[in-house]
Amino acid sequence: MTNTEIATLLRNVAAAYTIKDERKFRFQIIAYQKAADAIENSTSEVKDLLLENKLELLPGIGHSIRQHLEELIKTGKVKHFNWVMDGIPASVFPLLDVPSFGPKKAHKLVAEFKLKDPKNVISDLEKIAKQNKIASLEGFGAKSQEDILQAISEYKKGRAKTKRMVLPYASELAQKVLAYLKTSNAVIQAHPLGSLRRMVSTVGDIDFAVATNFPDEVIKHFIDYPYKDRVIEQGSQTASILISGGKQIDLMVQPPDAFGSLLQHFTGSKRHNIHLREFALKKRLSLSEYGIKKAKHKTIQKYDTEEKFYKAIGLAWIPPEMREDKGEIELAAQNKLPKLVELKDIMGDLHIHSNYPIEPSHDMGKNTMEDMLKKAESLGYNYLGFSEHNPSVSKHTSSQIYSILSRRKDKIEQLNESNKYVRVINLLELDILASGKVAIDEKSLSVIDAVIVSIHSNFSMNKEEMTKRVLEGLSNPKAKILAHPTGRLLNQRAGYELDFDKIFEFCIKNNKALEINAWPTRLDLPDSLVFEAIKKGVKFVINTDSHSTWQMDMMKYGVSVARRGWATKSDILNSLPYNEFVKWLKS
DNA sequence: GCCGTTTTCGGCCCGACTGTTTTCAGTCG
Repeated sequence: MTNTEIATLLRNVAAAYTIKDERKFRFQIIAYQKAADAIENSTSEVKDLLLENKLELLPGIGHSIRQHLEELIKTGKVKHFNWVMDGIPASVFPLLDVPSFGPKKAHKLVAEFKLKDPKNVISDLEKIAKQNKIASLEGFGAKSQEDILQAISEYKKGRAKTKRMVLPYASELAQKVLAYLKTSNAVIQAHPLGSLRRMVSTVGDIDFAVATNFPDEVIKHFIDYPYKDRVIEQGSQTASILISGGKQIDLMVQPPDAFGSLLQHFTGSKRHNIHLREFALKKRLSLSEYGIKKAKHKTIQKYDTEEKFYKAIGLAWIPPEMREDKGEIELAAQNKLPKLVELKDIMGDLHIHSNYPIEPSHDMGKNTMEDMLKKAESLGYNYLGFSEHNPSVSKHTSSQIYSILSRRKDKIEQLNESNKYVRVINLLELDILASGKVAIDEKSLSVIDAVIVSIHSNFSMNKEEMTKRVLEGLSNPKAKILAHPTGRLLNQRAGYELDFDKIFEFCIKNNKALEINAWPTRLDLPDSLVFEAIKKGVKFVINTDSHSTWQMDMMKYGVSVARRGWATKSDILNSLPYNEFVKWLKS
């Protein structure tokens, strides 16, 4: 069973508890949801964690749930879960994926109309709604029947599972909406928040906070957005619209003197906020988007900035990328937050594909080396590493490869003589073949300063084989960086499986670095693994993998991954000055 | 059911919005 499947199962147990007796099982419900979150966010498979006796290290997994999961892995079922779910038709659970359907509503409809087929329950319910049978039900009415049809129709179009947006796409969309929002005079300040502000690798909804003294006017302006499909809801503080493509935009407003608490609230994450509020409660403080209430006092203290809001709880301001409830609140309380790496710390980009005729087996760059260098200069870099793919092995003899790379070496030396500002480094992106061998021989490698190794073929090997393959490739003395370590492509394919404990250990021992590939559909190594690696002391290089000059601007997305992994400047090797970087490269 | 720099027992975030109600239940973030 995959982690996703286990998380779904735990959420279904929580739903079953909710149906049985929400009040009585209130805390079990929260516990199971929290456990589901933990497993979904885990970088290791439950099966492996059980074997290593580490499952209870996940936050929210204690003795009971660990035992249940052990039973699940061993026997494929859990007696206790069956007991909780006893009497609840299986057809309740698929309905939970439909927007606006929770456990109570799903169960009531399934029970009332005896919907027994989990596979067709959604279409069956749609038919019943169309036959006008729901409106007369107690607790329902004509409007809710209509809403159910709307929700099912949008679900079928894919709203619920619409692919999350990659960051630049979400960013661009947010900028369009932001520009529109600002056309209202009532808007004093407006910011995109939520997962976009935290720079999560993919974004679902887009959230906005607006500071205004005229909330009604701002809400009205927002729901009049010309590209909206429909208004989901609209109140005095918040509103939500759906725009074409099934994307949801949420808005919250506050007066300027309470804008700080709104920024904090709407940036999230949900888990960070819950933990923050629990932390504050111990100090007899109650937090909300309105501000802070002291125990026994009815008045709310307002905060116009986030810094003041966090300070009032006794905390240092926490960078949005860290707000994922991974221990940042405790560190902020001790004023021990790490100073995260910043874009301006980056001194060079080492994964650059020019159009130099290297005759590779994979894609070439579109611009000349000179163009790429000019771009590097404009970005203020001190060095740039060319790392085109190795010459195709099937189309060349090894002596042909040697002469191609020798000519390229001469070219790079010329560039270094003619270019004053940016030092050029002679690298290569080198395939690790299925056997673990690298694609070109030692003689050809002798004309290269160092190589970035990566996997571009035979993705379907199992975890053990793939780990062995990568470690063997990385063992080559010239290999210093492992590029896009998981091979994932967001919204397209999962990465191959690797034993990252082993990879991390190997890198530390042998002075190798992992890449954070900044290309927005890669963002690879993923932030959760960067977090684990940084804790252990693995070093990183942040690269754009650019095939055109404009792509070199994507560096900021790689930096955001590093920041989400709590990397400081000293964890990132390409923040080093040229001499020190090259010293590492050749070590 | 989980958890601990006030606790191994006694807590567990906080509020908005909608539809169906006549004070609230359900869902969402």
